[in-house]
Amino acid sequence: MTTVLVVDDEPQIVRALRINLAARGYRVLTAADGAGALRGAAEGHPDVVVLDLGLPDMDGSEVIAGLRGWTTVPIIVLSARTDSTDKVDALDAGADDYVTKPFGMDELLARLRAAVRRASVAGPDGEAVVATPSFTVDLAAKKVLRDGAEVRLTPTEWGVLEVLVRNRGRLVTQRQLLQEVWGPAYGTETNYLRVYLAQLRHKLEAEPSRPRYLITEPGMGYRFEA
Amino acid sequence: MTTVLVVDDEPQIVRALRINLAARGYRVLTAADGAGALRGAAEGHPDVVVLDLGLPDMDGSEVIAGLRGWTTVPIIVLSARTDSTDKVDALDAGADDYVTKPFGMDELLARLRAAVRRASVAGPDGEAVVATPSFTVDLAAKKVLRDGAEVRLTPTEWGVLEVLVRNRGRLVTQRQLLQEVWGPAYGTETNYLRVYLAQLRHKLEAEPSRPRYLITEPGMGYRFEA
DNA sequence: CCCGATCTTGACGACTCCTTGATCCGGCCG
DNA sequence: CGGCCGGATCAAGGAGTCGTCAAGATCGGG
Repeated sequence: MTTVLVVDDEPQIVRALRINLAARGYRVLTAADGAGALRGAAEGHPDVVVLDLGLPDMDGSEVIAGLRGWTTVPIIVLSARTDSTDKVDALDAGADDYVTKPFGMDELLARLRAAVRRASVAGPDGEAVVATPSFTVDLAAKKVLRDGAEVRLTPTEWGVLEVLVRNRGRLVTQRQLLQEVWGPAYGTETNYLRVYLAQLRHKLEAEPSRPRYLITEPGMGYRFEA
Repeated sequence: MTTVLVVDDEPQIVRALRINLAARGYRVLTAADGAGALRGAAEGHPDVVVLDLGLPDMDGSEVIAGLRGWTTVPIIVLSARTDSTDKVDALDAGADDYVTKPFGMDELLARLRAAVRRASVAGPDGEAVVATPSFTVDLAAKKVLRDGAEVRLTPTEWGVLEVLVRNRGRLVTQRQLLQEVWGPAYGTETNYLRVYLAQLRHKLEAEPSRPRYLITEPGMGYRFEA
């Protein structure tokens, strides 16, 4: 779930944002001043910060600087000041976007989505590593490690393993596996699966003939058990 | 040097941007329509795109979609439309920011700096220099050192190496490599990759026929191992 | 207009990978 | 007890991919 930290000293703005964000499935944290913003960011690990510049205790750029000292979380600045120099200062201080009040909720939400999307694409947020006591699978790097050493997989081997790992814990039918790896025209060539599951077990399992992770469900399909 | 692609069909806007950007040390490319924008992005490898939505030949969101199909370069939309739904559409289509005309040059430049900063910081590390026992790659300076001496790379060689180094440790598919270096129209010309990887290995690897850093993953792609 | 640098294209052997068939194993049911 | 079925294992042929070399094509600068 995406977490948003809303920082504003006007209760009605906080309230409106909280309602709109919560209704769209975001987790919402709030703070009413700069000190609370820094504390909330440190403790709540938000995915994006919506920051009003007119806070009672600190200057807006101070808050931005305080955040930027240790995090690259996207910051969307809200401000009543339409002056160009204010925008420039905030953006150069490290803000990601600047929206002037009064603002349209639709637009703010769209800018928020854009900021979150950007951060998730760029950052290592898609930390897609699945580990077992015997080996680890890194879905993003397309790498498999066993005893610290890299295991070489052929494209088809990787395709089979990837589908199973993405559906870890669940049963994957033979048909589904064939269609996702070999294409929609396949569905009955179960002998392919036997060959490739055997190869994967040889490369990954401690006892290939007694698999602990790449399990056969007779007559149904296969399952990756973590 | 940072490269900006400016897309607008109004010559005076293009001119104003070109002057202001060039004066601040940016390299400026221009295009007057959507087709030119896609071509310019593929050939010029800009670090950021400034895109007017009211182009004569294509809808704005089409241009955004055309870019987003193969690149994550930041896109700043310029538009005369102040309507909220336009902003939402553009941002959700994949734009990074939305500025309404008439705009302040200071503000646009600040937003541009913010977009570029984000993209470069959000990179795999933020570390612009990647070193191996055999050679050193400086992504910011676009230079490669080996035994203290600079290695001369052709533009295409550098393009390939840059993509691999930016994704160090991760596997880069041949399709991704082709599209990022040669443009979105390419994707199957794997012979190019064979030639350029061989050239890079000759220039950088101690034993070109036994690469330690520029690794081939048969059937899948290539990987830079640090 | 020529020249050098760079990019594209083609061809070849070496190697890897996919597919396929044969064989073996274990459980199930008649 | 014996046949049968789905799965596991093994080996080998052919298709496809990769590394390499070299020759054309293209481009930009002098």
